[in-house]
Amino acid sequence: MKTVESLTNTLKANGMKITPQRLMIFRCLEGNTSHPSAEEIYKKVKEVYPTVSFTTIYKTLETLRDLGEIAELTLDEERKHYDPNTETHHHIICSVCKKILDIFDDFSSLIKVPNAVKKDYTVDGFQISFYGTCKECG
Amino acid sequence: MKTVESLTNTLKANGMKITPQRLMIFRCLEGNTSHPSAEEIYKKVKEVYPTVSFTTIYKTLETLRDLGEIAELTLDEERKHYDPNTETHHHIICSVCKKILDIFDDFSSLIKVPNAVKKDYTVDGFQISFYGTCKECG
DNA sequence: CTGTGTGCAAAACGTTTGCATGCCT
DNA sequence: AGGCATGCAAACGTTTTGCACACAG
Repeated sequence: MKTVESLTNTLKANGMKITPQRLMIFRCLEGNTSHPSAEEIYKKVKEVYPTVSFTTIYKTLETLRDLGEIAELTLDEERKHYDPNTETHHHIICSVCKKILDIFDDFSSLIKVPNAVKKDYTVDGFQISFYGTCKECG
Repeated sequence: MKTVESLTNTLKANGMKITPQRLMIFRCLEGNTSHPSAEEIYKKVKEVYPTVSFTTIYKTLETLRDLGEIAELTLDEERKHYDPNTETHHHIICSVCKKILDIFDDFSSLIKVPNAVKKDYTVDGFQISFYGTCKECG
């Protein structure tokens, strides 16, 4: 799990600085399974640092993503979502409210990469997107 | 397979009109397995109808998507891609050049929807996104 | 002190919309 | 003739960038 401490250490180890804004972003991410968007993180940080800018949020998320500390999810075509859990796992997104739920079942032994694909691509992994509607929306 | 003819018939059956621009879009889509973006279709149509607008491309793609004639793919976070094959299938996208390859293997018997998911969502299906790098980029 | 981070404003990007005109049926 | 389609320009929401200033190390 990505903790405030581990994120801090990783940034320091890469010659980057720890600012109050960044610490607050780390706190928003720690143990967060709600797959927040940049705006959701912005709002949270803004509660404590009212002058924080989107620039800072986006730059920090980009930094964390480039360091492999968070995953950038493309399940919602409207906006990107961020996930501090970078272990392989799967998701289901509600087609109405866009709520994303984690699925930790391991399907790796069941899914064989077809040979036709191996011929043209080097496959690093796969991700299953289930789709449907959550009980609140359905 | 979605042919120019079947697309034409579907639109007519829904009280919609067949214009030269639309016919050209249909021709771009027929048998197309390259998962074109709106811009790629725009460029193709523009070769023949230089005054065509993005509005027309987007509106027509939206119409076809709403009629279930094409699928809108979200695999590339930069832009949407369109697929005239609306049968269930899977994809691999090259993380460098974004080239998308179809995978027609049927994994449906292997993938069971976890009960924890069934509790909160009505699941309509799933889609596997393989990721990696194509031989040209790797 | 040095250089990385911040925040404002503006730009960029893909996409959507309002509206007057065009043209398919 | 009627109504859907077109195309221009402008708006949109998200994300990125240029730049001057601030501050962590």
